[in-house]
Amino acid sequence: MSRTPLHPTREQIELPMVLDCLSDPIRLAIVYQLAQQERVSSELCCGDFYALSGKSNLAYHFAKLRECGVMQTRVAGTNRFMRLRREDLDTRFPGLLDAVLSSAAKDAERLQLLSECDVVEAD
Amino acid sequence: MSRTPLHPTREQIELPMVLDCLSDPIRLAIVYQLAQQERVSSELCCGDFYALSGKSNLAYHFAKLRECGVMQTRVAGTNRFMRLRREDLDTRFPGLLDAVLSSAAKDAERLQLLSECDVVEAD
DNA sequence: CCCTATGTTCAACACTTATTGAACTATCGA
DNA sequence: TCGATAGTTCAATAAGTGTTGAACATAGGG
Repeated sequence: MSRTPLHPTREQIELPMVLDCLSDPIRLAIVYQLAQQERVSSELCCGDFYALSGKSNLAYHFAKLRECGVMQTRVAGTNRFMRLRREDLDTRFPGLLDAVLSSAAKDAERLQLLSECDVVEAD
Repeated sequence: MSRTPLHPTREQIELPMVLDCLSDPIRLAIVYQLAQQERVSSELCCGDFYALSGKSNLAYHFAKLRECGVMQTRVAGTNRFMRLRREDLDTRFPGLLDAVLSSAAKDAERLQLLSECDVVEAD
């Protein structure tokens, strides 16, 4: 447990690793859900993803997403709050994340992404 | 050998499979090289990629790129001419290919992509 | 017709990956 | 302090991946 997990610096983020991260259906769903949460500027914690898989499997995917620089984890008490590293990704790979997210949105059903109905809409 | 290999239809192209394809450094280099060739509207054949890996390994990656709908192979005599399925990809996943290609171009050295010096520039 | 060039297919291998459940750690609240 | 909650870590497993070399298929040129 303990201290804040390791994250790569912006410059250390590699394109193939990011693409590989996003190519897994569960991780793509996690990223998609984080992206929707971005709009209401709050973070999500592990438990918000139980619909996708079991705890330990999620921890495995979270670790991968962190190591590849796709998301960031902030430890707060017994929770881990996660958010996309959008600014870093957009700087490093302009347009990539948005293209992936909008492509995923188009295929939301086929990809079995949780739709926006469980996300609180802002205004 | 024989008849034209199978390719998925446009609608059968899946986002995770495409991302997975592009996440392998050799396949990314192949796609990058095909994209540069696009500009001079000619095709490339297997032998043009020997710098990346051996024959049989390339055939493996070509098969994957074909199965995932990223590129198309046209049989002509003893050669196989290949090109990106840009129109299909752009329709299915708008902006994705370009974002990947320009991100790759930014990191060309790090990714060990062959630079444009071996590609004929069209003015 | 034979020889060569082009590219695929196959079997084998070492390696990585995703998934599971059980054990563990740490924090919070009663 | 005790118990519940949140999440990680570990070991085991099953399946997939990339790489290699050898064998194969096909077409073209002498």
